[in-house]
Amino acid sequence: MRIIRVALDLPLHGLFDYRLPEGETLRPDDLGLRVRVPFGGGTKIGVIAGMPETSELSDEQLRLPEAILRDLPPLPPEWFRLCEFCAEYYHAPLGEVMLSTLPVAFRRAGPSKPKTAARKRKTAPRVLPDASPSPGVPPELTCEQQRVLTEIESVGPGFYAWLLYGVTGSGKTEVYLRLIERALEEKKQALLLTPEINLTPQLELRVKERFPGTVFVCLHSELTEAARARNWSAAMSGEARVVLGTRLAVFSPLPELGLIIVDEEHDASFKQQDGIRYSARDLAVFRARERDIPIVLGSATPSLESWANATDARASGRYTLLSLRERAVEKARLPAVRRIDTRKEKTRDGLSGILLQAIEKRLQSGEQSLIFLNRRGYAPVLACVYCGWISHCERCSANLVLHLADRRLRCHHCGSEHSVPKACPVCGNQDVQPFGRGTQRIESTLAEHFPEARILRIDRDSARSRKQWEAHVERIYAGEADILVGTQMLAKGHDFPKLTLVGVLGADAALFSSDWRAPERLFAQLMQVAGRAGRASLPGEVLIQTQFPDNALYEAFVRQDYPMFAGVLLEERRQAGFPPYAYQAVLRADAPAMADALAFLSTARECAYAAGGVENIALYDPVPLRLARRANMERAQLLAESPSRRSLQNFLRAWRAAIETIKTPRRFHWHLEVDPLEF
DNA sequence: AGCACGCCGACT
DNA sequence: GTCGGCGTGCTC
Repeated sequence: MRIIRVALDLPLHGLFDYRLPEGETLRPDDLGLRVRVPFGGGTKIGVIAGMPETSELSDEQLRLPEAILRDLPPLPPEWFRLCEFCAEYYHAPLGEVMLSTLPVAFRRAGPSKPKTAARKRKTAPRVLPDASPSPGVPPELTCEQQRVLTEIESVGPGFYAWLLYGVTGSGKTEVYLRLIERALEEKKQALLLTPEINLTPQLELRVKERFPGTVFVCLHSELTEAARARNWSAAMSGEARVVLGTRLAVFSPLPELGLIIVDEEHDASFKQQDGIRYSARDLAVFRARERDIPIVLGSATPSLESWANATDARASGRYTLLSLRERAVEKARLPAVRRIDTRKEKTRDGLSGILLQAIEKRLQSGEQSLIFLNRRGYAPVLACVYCGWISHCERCSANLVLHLADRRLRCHHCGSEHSVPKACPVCGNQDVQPFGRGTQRIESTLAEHFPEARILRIDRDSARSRKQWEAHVERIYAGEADILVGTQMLAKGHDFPKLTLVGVLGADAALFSSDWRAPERLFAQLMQVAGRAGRASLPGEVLIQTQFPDNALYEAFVRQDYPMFAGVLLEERRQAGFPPYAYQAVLRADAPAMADALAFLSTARECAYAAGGVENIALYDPVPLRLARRANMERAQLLAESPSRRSLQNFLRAWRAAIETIKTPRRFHWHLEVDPLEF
């Protein structure tokens, strides 16, 4: 063992060989240790990914590592396989995958600090104090929950993928907890993935209460680096028995992993949108298969990919469907959903009389209302009535959004800001007016209508930090707000017992979006907000303002019938040859000039045909992105599609190699994204 | 990605 | 006369 092959954090697809000094050897199980190596002019941290007998380079060409780091035990083979799969499937360099999934404390090139390791012992994952004086008593299971658990337990040990379809409030979490309990009894570790950090505190609390004395840790990007390194180490050592985390947690090494749960599996935030564009949900399924353990994907509105895997005969039962169709927590029924036809019911300032009356009724009875509008700011655009000037971002192909709260025009894509002009900057006319409505505007309209009501607006502007968000949530719980106005931030996770009315505004936009996944997302969002209404003993009501009440999406929503909706969409997708009946990848390019981006994509398209292997592959024309210009970079993309995942993968491998030979101008970037969610 | 080397334009 | 632009090529 004289040569080590090292994975380094570089955008290069090779590994780098180093030579051990005379007399020094490593054992085979030192594979996975980290090393500090000289590289180019500086030094880098890498992972020993191999110990080949020989190198293609001569001894003189091989440099010596500066140090073999042993502050962390070797990364386990299972973690290697996951990283390798990720690198292969998403066509990312292995070293980049490996290093980017380590907590930064372990990828820094500085001298290793044994002190940190020592301190780590002391402050090591706290056994969280019991939140309640009595250890959590598990609630009684409903028949449905019992049936689901029995079914899961009826299959032997080993890989099994379940899709747990459960309407909001049907008690999916309780099923998770029972499964975790079972895993813990079997001395296994459990991994629970959740889409948003905002949701983890709730889940965290429930796990904490349920398993007092069990070491469990969280892993998400809001942790301090020290905490993340600590928790990650605890997972790796097997000390932590339950790991709860966002997508990055799928990479945590877990030697005794026995169960993976992906909550809200449809959620787009499982897909990383920058850097290595992986889907944590899909990697989790791979990992479960590799480890030969069960995985449960849970959702009230599963992704169509998962739904097809569980229900489409062609998928031949890749997943097994489990359903929870009744609300468990209370005897409460599903909320009544009504459509308000705004072609007949005229709205004033965006609010119909029916909705206002419904709010009034809640004010009278001391209940809460939630107005859901997925658009923050006061108005999406400011325009001159006289000359037609509109507030447009000069760095992006997008409009500047009017924020009246702090009197700013703000671009939601690049963050640039301007003060609000008193007159039109082009023609000087005083008549510049806001067009459209955002949460701020609805908030002030409601304040005019209900001067006595306590209105709370919750969006990314009013809940910038975790602290602010929690303060808002607290106020709602304490009944210190009568009307909530919010974006999708409010749609997820929290149950407010006094909330009995949900009003939905501006949903129609998603019906005619150029993004063909928009309806699917809208439906999930609607189901989620609807779930906020009437969870306790009070019946809930959902009012949705629309100009297209007959649209099939609303039809299905009124019935709260996800299976029907999914069935319709899947059939459409099948006929159109769209995912999940086709596999896609996009090549994206960004450059200061659109012409360069498009020219690059055209060249890439040509060299795909030259490279061969394009049978079974459809290559579309290069096109500018919908948001073509962002932060002064022009963006375009080329879609590659195939009915076969394998064909697509084979093609991408050859294609990527060919693309890498294309020379690009400066300030030019490109990347491949496999299974893209957005276009 | 960084960082070297290398060859042509306006400046103390 | 040099500082500095960014094109090209390499990194075990």
